[in-house]
Amino acid sequence: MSVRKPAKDRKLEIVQTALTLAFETGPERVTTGMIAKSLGLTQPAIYKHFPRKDDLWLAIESTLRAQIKANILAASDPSLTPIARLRLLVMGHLNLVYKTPALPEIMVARNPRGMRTGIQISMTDFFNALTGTVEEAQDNGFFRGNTPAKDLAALIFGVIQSLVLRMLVNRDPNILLADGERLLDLQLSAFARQGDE
Amino acid sequence: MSVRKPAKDRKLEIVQTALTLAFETGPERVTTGMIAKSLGLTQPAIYKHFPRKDDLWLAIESTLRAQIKANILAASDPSLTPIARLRLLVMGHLNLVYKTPALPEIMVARNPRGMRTGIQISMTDFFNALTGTVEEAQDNGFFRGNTPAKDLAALIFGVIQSLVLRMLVNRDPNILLADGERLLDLQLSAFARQGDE
DNA sequence: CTAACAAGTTATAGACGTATAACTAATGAT
DNA sequence: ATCATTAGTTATACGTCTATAACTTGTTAG
Repeated sequence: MSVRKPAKDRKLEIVQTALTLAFETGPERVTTGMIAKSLGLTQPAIYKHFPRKDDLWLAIESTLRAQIKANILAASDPSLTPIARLRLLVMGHLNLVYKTPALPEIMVARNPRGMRTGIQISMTDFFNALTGTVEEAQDNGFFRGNTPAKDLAALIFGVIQSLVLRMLVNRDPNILLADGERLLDLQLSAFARQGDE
Repeated sequence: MSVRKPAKDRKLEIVQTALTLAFETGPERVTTGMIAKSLGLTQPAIYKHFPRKDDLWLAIESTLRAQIKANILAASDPSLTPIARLRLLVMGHLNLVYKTPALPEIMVARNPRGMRTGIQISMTDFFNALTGTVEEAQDNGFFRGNTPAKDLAALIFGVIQSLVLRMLVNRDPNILLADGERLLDLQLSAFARQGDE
């Protein structure tokens, strides 16, 4: 028998391992056997902590949703300028994906019965926060033109998605942070009032 | 027994059905049984046309790669302005995703052994074509500033990815065409030399 | 110290998916 | 008209994954 650990710790380990494997092989391919093996346990051991595999995915989901929510909250500090909050929102999310590169794939994954996952709801929340913050920035006269806030938000969101796809293709989360800030600044300055570069 | 068809037609049907199912339930979840059922056939019938399931995915892959390539080619017509070609490239790709909404998920999917699919290579080609066309547009003085072409291409690519994610979340390919042109114009005008709005 | 509980084990049932073998009937070439 | 080929069938083997049952041993409360 391997090292015995308290359920609380082990549950966290299982979630973490599942996330790591999800990035490596794709969320759908992660089996209870793989997780167990990574942890030096036998496959049924997982079921001591999550009675059904779906429960594990629910735990993962709520972990990720909490992090997305925390990022939105951190970027809603009213003492900051709208632009500073926009930056926090985007960079915070990129950091989240950097730490949990399986997130994008889990987001678009279907649960065992092919249904939409709750993470998609959190992403809608994120997008709404982005749109709201863009609106405030517009009210503060930061952006030129009178582009709909939703469209501007969509383009800023595109900065994230562009990087995420590149990350998924070359399997390297580092580009998220390396290029993220530069591209975000570029996108923001393109719409900034005074901004010529 | 159901209607008997020539292999050539049936193969196309199988590929098409697999693509439809891939969008509905996710590429990984598509089974030979599901495809057969959709076509009113029995499961082993699929194997008369594709000796292994992997062969079916290879066929799908080469179909999609051909379409991506065709779009790149269509947008390389030297008689057009760089900006017109940029538009063709982006809108052509959005049209492709509109017609085959399973494409984005297939693109980031792993094949049975967890390897990178050839579609990702085609997407790199697409990105390179985008970057090259942006460079030409810069040489023609269309864009202001001296932003690296790759960064500009990344932001334009973001327009696509932003829409694709929204499509994946609300399962509605219509937004690709409905919002695509507007967002692309917005993005291009934000970097256009004279452009204020 | 001991009993109850918790975290692990081995063994295995059952569902599902890929793939093959052996058979059957429609189609097309001679 | 005949016959080989081809597109389909039924039946089934095999592998993999989820899940459960029954047993074992480490941990902790009293």
